[in-house]
Amino acid sequence: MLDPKQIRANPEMIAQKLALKGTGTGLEEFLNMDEVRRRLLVAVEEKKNFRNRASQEIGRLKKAGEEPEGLMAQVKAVGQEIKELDDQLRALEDRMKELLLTLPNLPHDSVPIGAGDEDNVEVRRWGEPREFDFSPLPHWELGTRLDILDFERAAKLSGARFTVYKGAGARLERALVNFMLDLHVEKHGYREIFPPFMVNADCMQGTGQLPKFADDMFKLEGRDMYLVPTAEVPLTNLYRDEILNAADLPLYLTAYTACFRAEAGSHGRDTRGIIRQHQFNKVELVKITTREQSYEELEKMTADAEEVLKLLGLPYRVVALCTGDLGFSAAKTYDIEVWMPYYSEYREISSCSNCEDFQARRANIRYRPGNKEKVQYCHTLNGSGVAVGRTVAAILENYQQADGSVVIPKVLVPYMGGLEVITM
RNA sequence: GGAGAGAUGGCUGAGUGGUCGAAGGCGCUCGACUGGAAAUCGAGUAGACGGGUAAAAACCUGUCUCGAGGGUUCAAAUCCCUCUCUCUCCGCCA
Repeated sequence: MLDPKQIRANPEMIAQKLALKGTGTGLEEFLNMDEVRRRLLVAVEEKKNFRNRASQEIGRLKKAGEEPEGLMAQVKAVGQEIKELDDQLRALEDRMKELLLTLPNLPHDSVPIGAGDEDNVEVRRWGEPREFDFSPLPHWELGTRLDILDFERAAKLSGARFTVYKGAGARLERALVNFMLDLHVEKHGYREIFPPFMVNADCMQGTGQLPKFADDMFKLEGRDMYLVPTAEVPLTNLYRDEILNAADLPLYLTAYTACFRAEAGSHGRDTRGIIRQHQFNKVELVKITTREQSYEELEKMTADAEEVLKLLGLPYRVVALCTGDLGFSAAKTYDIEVWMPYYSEYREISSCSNCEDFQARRANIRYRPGNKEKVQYCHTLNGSGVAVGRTVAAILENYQQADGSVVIPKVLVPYMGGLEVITM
């Protein structure tokens, strides 16, 4: 959520930045309503002031044994007027809030300007894509042949965009989760959290999924509950409506969760394989920081995610998303894209964002910079560290051999119970 | 699912209709004491939204907030209704 005071103070600047993100604004409407709101507020507060004073006066008079009937009738009448004005105000404030909740975050000044993903800027590359002396197969082909991925039976159970992992495939998924969590906990200093996979609508609004992106999520029928689309939601909302101690910041949190996405708009893209699923696993990184440290922490978080791929020996590049490609809540985002030999291109495997105070404002997450100092909104960051299913796909494609077997990356072998190659 | 109890500031905990944004304690800040510290003593210490007001800060001032929403009343933390959550007991269950 943007700061209403900021919108009022420099609407042109905000409109400009929103335009960079490719969204229409509705700012004029907001400003008009804000104007009316302040007028109403002054009027109703005056009446309330009268009522408060008169009520006290009545109390005094009654104690003195008088019956101030005239004054009581007067206050009662004012009470009616107050009720009407309050109703008007509430309706107006509801509409303003609704509007505010649909405005995306502003891009940070360091974000490259552009319209879509073709304008993203490559920041760095790591690793050399392997030269194959045979035609590399797609991961779904490899997985099916090795009988570790089963798409047909998944369709029988759940329909399209689900996968059954079997044998070494299931083990590989679990190994990756453990490997990633161990790395972030033991080496990068994150605290491991195991959150609920279902959360309420307040959480979804707090991190920005609601109200705009309700169609992308699975909602439980007849309940105010959603399946988490990412662990970012429960992790960030852990501290909703709290005032944190500055000394405790930054908080580093990591969690494995399954992630559930309806993604109504994505039909036709990545229909084969495990790149785009209704259910997938992810190890997520979340940081809650002060306003001063958030950009430094974004760089560190991105490096933490990159290290997963380095240790797995998977070539990748880091891309700075341009203004037009930024997500709703993000002020700045780095995508990490892993090399996929069959596609012969880099594909997103992690996305690390600084949301600044956008989510903190929605979720009301604050901190006290020092005793005596006023509370401030925290900055929140989130990043995949990293998407597990896509990592499986990347390992299958990058580590495949001419006979269709797949070598297990060295760091994973202990997690695979000593298994070094997946063969038929 | 059934029965009961509860939800108050950063934390704890009093408050059953009026001068209560809220006693006491803890914590924290400042001051005194001290060579310094501890202990002790004194003072201070919620948030949001407006107005004065202008870029901000400081200051003054108003309104709202005692789980959420509604109601009664001149006046609600306090009385009534609905909901949410927590705890205890019973049932069921991995």
